[in-house]
Amino acid sequence: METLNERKKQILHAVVANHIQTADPVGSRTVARAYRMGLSSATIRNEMADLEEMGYLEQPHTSAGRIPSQRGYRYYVDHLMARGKLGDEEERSISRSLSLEKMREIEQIISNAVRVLSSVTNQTTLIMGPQFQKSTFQQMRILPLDENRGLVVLITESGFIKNKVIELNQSLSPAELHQVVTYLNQKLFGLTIDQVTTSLINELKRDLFRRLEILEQAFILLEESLREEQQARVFLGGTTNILNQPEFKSVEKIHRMLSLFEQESLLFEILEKGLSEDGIAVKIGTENECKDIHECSLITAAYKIDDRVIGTVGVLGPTRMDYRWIIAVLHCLVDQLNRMLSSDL
Amino acid sequence: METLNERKKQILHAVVANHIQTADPVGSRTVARAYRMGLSSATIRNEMADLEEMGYLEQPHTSAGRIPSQRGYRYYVDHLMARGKLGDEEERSISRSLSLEKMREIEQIISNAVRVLSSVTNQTTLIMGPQFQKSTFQQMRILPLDENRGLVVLITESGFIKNKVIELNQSLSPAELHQVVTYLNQKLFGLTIDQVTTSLINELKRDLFRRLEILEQAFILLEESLREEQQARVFLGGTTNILNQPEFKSVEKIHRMLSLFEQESLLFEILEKGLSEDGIAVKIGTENECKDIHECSLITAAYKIDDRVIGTVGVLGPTRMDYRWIIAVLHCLVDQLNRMLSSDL
DNA sequence: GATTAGCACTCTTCGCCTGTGAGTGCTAAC
DNA sequence: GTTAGCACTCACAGGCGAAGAGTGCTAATC
Repeated sequence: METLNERKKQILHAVVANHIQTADPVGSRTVARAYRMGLSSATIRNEMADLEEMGYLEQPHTSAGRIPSQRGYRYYVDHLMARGKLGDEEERSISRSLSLEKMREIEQIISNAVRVLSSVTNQTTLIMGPQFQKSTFQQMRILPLDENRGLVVLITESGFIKNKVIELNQSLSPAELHQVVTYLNQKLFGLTIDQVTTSLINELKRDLFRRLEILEQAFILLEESLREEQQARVFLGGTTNILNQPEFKSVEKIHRMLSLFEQESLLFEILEKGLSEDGIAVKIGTENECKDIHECSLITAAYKIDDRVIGTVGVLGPTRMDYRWIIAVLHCLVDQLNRMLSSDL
Repeated sequence: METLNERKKQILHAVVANHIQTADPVGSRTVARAYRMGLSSATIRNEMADLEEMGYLEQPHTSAGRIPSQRGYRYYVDHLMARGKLGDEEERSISRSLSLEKMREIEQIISNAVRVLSSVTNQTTLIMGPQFQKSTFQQMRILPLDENRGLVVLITESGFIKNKVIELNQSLSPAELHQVVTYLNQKLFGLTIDQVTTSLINELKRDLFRRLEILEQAFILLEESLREEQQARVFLGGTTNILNQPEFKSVEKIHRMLSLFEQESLLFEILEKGLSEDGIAVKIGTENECKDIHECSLITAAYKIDDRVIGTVGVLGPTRMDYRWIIAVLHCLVDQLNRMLSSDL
């Protein structure tokens, strides 16, 4: 990628900024006027022709202005964009909407966050719910409900609670049950759920068989509790916001997007990419692997509980989106989220 | 409402049936052809003019065919429509998709049902999740987690389980805690959650204060557990299906509908109406109280656990919808649902 | 050599018009 | 009571032209 001279940078910046605001192709005249840099439109025109040749801009049709290409946006995000700053009111509004929910369950915090984020950004937002798998086992309990049913409760350090009603083998006495549970708690404590693999379970099983020989059921339940919810829920907000974007005015496009939104597993895959990277990631257009969002950009940020990344929050919009602003909002939100989740328990 | 003679009934029926299929206004010629009853189009034309005057049909514009009015649909549903019957394959496909999920949690059954229903009917479907409030209290447990936190578990007869982490007053000894819980279980057993009102709680509180005087916390948690989730979740499926309906081809209409879908509380209100009536209810156009769906019809059916109505399932579509068919599908689905929910636990 | 003014050219968008086809309402005949 | 026939209405699609925005190119200017 050849480097751009200062003037080209300025012009590219101007085109991107203007197009983000207006959604229209921006002409040389507009650039010359609005960002007066002592040049005539003709000069700008020449520069813009250069930029187009280099692949940073493109023309919808011959006699229209230019719009940034995907590459143009990428350059903007990487080199041109200043770091955005949130207004005080906005920051306060975010933290207010979240902290109202202070004492609630983790799921409620998340689903609230997704709502706040979508209403602030006016985009579609998605949050990958906390990854049960990533958090560490704390304890497991079995509550007998009646003669042949019991409630398994699985608790992780970060406060997740999973429960499940299971059939209890009636040949299992309460004392035996208690013994098994105690043993399991000892063995599993401190492992992440990911680490509780089937092979580990089998190992434990062998181990226990030597002492108690009627535990098949108890293990089945453990395996089941773990297998279940392999994949976290995805929370989705502001789906209708894309309808406000002029780039989605056609019914088929809307249809394609909304169909995507109905497929939780796809959304999960999309967000999962952001799990690995700490900090904020920007995927523009075809940089996204999922081809349904090749006309969109996705900005994701990871959030944590106690320095352990457990989920991602993302904003999805047209490639023409206000990267600067949205990144700032995401920063703010994730900060708050991290604080809340860590302090809350 | 004056009664229609046989011929008018036939014609109205023909118009409704044809329009449901094609979505186009249907002309006299079409009726004469397709439903040959030995009459010419001119005669049909006269009859249709009559029907229009009586308010059963209407004309989009002067030189178009007729479409059924809301009143026309109502008459069709009440008097003309034969009872639909599902094909074997369809019935089997529904029961297959549901029974795969046999052993899962109740929420999963429901969310699966909503998916099946929307894919079979090609409409938007919504299910009011099981009403926690309507089911009867079975037992309550408190699991101490560590020094100052505990897990409250609330179990109802129909198998709902709610849990919540609470702060435990450290001045409460395990023995005392156990005593309180036992007492509460005794008192609350067999009541529906609805019946556990604040006043009842206060009464119990007074009662207990005489014996143990440090229970404030324990009660707060009980109240909280109950207050929470005042309103059941609404499960939504096939939201994109309305995009296939020609009556929703304009972006604003889509927008309005989708915005509605994002407001769970509104959906809840809409569905709640169907809770009272056993069996299947059809609301056409403005018969719906919610004005956002004045252009739609809603067919709802109640589902039960052990003969107690606990939720509603609904199909929402344009007023031009295949009432006959959808009612048949709903019948089938609700039957299955009832069976599953009752046998499952 | 870089910049600018000027101008012809291109392409979209919008409104207008017109022809076409479907379907009606009415009248008169059966 | 029913039907045939005909004039009339209206939505819809395609074609046309004017307006407007913006470009590319060339020649003049700094």
